Amino acid sequence: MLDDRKLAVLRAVVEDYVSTNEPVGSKALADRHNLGVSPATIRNDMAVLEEQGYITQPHTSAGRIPTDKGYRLFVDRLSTVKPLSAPERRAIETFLAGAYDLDDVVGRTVRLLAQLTRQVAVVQYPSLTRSSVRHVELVPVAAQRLLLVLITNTGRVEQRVIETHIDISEDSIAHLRALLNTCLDGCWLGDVPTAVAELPGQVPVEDRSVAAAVLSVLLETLVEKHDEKIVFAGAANLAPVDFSQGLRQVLEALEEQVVLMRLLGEVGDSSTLTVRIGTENPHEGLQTTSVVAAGYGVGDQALARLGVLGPTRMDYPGTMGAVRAVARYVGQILAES
Amino acid sequence: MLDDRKLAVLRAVVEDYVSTNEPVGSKALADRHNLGVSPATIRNDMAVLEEQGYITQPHTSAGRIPTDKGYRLFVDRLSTVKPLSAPERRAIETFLAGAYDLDDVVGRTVRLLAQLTRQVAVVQYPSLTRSSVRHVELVPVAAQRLLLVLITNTGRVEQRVIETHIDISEDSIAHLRALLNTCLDGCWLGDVPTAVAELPGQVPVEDRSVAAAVLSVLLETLVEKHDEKIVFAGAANLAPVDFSQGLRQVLEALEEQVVLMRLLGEVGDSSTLTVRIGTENPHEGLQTTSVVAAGYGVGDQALARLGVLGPTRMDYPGTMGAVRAVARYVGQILAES
DNA sequence: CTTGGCACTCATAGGGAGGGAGTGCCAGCG
DNA sequence: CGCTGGCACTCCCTCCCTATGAGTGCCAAG
Repeated sequence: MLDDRKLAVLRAVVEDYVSTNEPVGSKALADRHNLGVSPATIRNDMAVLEEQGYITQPHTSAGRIPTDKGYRLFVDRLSTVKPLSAPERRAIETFLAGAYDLDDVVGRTVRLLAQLTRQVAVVQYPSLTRSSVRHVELVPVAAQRLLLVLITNTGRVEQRVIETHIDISEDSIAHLRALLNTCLDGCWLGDVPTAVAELPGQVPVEDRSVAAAVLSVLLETLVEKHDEKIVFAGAANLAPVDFSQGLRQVLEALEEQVVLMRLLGEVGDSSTLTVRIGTENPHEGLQTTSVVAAGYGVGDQALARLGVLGPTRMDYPGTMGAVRAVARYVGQILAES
Repeated sequence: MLDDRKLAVLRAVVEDYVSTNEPVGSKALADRHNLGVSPATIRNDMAVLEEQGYITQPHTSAGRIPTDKGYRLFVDRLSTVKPLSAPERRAIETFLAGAYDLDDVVGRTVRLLAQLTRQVAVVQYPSLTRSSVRHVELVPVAAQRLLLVLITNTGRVEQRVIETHIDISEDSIAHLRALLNTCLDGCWLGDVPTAVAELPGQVPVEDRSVAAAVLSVLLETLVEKHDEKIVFAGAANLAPVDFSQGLRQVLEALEEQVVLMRLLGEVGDSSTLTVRIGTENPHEGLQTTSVVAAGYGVGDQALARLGVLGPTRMDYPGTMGAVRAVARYVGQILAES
């Protein structure tokens, strides 16, 4: 159905169009890629490719540009992920190594990825539910106020103020703190609700109201933070691109956490690279953009996802290489900290 | 030099140009504003205004548009801050009241401001150095690791991991924690360095290396976080505007923390509204934009700044009203929490 | 199956011509 | 002395037209 030469033609069309941003004609192809055949032959092949929906022409007398289906075939079968150069890898490593807390890691990552790919980078904070408890702390901050601090194995720290409504002794707090830690240490965050179910029974009667308040805030925190935080960078890279759908829609989408979530895909998704091209994209305003995403995490455990958003006309092999590399390095950094 | 009618003409030019985005001519002015004089008279006034540099014409046979100097005069003498409507005020209040931690307050504020003004909103996190210590906590998280948590009166929580390199007993930690809190409670963050200077002397000899590590991390945190975090929202509102300098430069500027800092101005600046118009702006890429900013804080104490960035052709009275109102409400929210 | 030739299509750029908005100037009037 | 109406002038903008040229599809020959 599509012989090798036709595939080669498609690859050439994609590559040329990506690099020039102009419809590519048969003559240009024959000149720049030594396909060993004449423009006329290429024209015939292109006619077939167009008939099958892999390429299209913007106007009757223009060259061809790939369709979403064409890009899809290119990504699946005609290209290989392009590894980063050694200097690039070193740059990533040193840049990320300087980070000193989770915010900083994420912030550096997203800026790095934007700069590497010259597109918009999107990074999701490591999921709370997929982390485990490293430590829980209870701190009295005022007469009837406690601060609950929750530290996860990914370095994430959540804190919330608790109104106890009654005075509470240092000893009670210490006891409660000890209970919480023995009960929750190393506990999967998703399992916290069941783990603490037994806890109130082990608390002296006079402290039970406080314990209840603490637990309710703790559970609340887990639920609230379930909608994961996502940040992006590199919006300026969108400016030179001409989106037929309008820049505005893309910028709007970027500021919607929910949209970004869906964009990156589920954390459970294949931890390797995911590419979503044009109309494959769930969001309406982003049907002329593509997303290259990957999961990252500590070891094999995917904690969250990160990726890049750009025009469908993007350098897929290069972008995929950058995303994959950055995802790996972030995983390493998180594992170390 | 400029009589009342000429000022009225300038005001009318600014208002019409802001609302229509088209150069405004003498006839249109005479029609829409009842100035009580004929177009010919207005033409004479406009000629004077142009000579003095308050307005200019893009082409010979076009209407006039205000210059930066014209906007400046408008803002300083010809307009009054437009208060928000009651529904708007209520909306702000309820929207901000739902916030449950500092991140959330800032996040909501910036989105709110962007939506109210239909422009780009910029909010600086409450300054660390201008806050005071509410509580310091030391938590053992592993064999030779402590977590330092610093809580400020503005609800900001900073945490850092400390490598002690030697084992340390619970008692020592408790002692150190108590020392830190008595020494620093309510202490102005800027004064922390001097306040802790005496501290090592009060620590048992065997704990001094740990104490030193803790203090160095504490001071480091204060220094590092001195470059305040700034967030923005509403970039999508830039899309429909045509910046002569190019959208790209504006977007780039928005992603540079340092630029945003300078944009908002020094926290010490007048806590009331600051307006910077066009070329008054320090940053090169933003010479066709204006910034309306204000300080906000708890009580009279300005903690940080927030503001709005838009084209010089913006609705100054409305924007100023929105910025002022939001700044006040955020101050209230922070004071309560 | 490939190739060169050829007619055809159509987007794009360049060049006037006409219309119109707005101005500056001037003479007259209160 | 300031305001007003009239009038000529200046350009910008739009529309239309044409020329150009890239690229295609088709066809007949190798």
